[in-house]
Amino acid sequence: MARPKTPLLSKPAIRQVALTLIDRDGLEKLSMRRIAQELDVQAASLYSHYRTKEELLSDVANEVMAHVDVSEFEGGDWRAGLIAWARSYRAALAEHPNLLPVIASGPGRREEALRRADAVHGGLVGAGWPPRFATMIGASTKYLVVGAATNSFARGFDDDVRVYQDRYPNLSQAHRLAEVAAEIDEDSFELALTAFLDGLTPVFERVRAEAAETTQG
Amino acid sequence: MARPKTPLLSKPAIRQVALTLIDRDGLEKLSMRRIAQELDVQAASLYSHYRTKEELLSDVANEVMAHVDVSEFEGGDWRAGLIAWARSYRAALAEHPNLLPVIASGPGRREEALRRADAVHGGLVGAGWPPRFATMIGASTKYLVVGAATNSFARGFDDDVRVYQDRYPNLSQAHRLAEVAAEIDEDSFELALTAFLDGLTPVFERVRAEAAETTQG
DNA sequence: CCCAATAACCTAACGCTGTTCGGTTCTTTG
DNA sequence: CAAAGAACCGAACAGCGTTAGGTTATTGGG
Repeated sequence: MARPKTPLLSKPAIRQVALTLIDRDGLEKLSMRRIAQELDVQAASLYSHYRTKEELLSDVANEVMAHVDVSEFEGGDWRAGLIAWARSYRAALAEHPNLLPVIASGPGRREEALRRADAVHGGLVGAGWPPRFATMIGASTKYLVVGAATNSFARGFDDDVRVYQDRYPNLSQAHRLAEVAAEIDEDSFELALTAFLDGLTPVFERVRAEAAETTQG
Repeated sequence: MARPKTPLLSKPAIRQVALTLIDRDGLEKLSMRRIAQELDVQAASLYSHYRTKEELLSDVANEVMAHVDVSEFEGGDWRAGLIAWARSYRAALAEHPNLLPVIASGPGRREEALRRADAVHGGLVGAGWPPRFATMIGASTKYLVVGAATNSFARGFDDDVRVYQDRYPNLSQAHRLAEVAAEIDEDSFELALTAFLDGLTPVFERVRAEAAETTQG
């Protein structure tokens, strides 16, 4: 076969198959040849649409990250903004856990990632945080989300059985382990996020007071 | 050559070369053939000592993690224990940033990882936290450390230039960017850790009060 | 309207990877 | 002193990402 009458491939189609295979079989099993096979095509043909595998994965990651919500900052409530951002961020990672290494290893399409970072930063500054605190708080929140996702989704559940023993000392049915683990991960994340934000509140008042003092003095 | 009079290889020697190459050239460039070459040996010979590359990497990761300090919990001060643990954990990751994906993707040798997890958990319980809170706090702290390491070390510095602009608006020398980024990462991590622990303090008091009430009522 | 350029597929191959096989020689054990 | 096993070797396997060069269908310009 040479050039077909109607194209067999397209960037979105390739992305979709790639993501499906990643979700189903894991990132390690993904290869250009397997993607091609799924599309009834030869591996080399994919390179008419994506220059490298890395570029493809980066695009896939970016597509997943598009669901992250930074709109809540618009209300001026930095706490609500951070919570909505962190939860939607975590949810996006949870939906495609096998993709996590790709997402964690750098922003895919620079533009949109930076646009989101700007929204977070701008929201925090708009709510009254000094710019350098906005930077640190944005980074810190990301730490929590990515760290939580890494520990929760990136490895098998049956690893840390003993860690769950204290909470469910009589847990014997192995088939319930996954949901228990998920519940603990969820609770841990929420505890961490809440404690972090609670710890931030007095800092906010202090820096605001300092800023006011500097302005009038 | 067949079997040499004195062995050319040993597990520690292989580990050491592997770690050196990872530090120098990155995880992606590491191959069994390259390790072998560095040891003046054929790749197949490595398999007399390590059954798979994965097993080798797991061992290397475990060796690095051995420097993490959980001894500070012994004093009964959960805050001091967590801080020492988190900082030494982060320092271990910072010393071998290229190894991070290996460490993040699951405990290497199960035994020692679990021993450390137990020390943290036991320290928290010993200081007065209910077991299920100990589990969540241990997990949360790990989130922070791993998340911070992932964002800080796992990618190039020149990525997020714009994020640093607010802090150093006149920063023009590109060669200073690395140290500036490192400083911001450090500060963000410390802010996150402090805020998290501060937010935890009232929780501790509340939980303790509830426990006392339950005991006497 | 046709011709050139380009796009989208193909087959074949390159150099790399982790790993296995079977062979050889040295050391250790009984 | 023989048998067992350990530690190396060379060669090979299947699979990987990617490239080169070929073929055909579509498209844009004179």
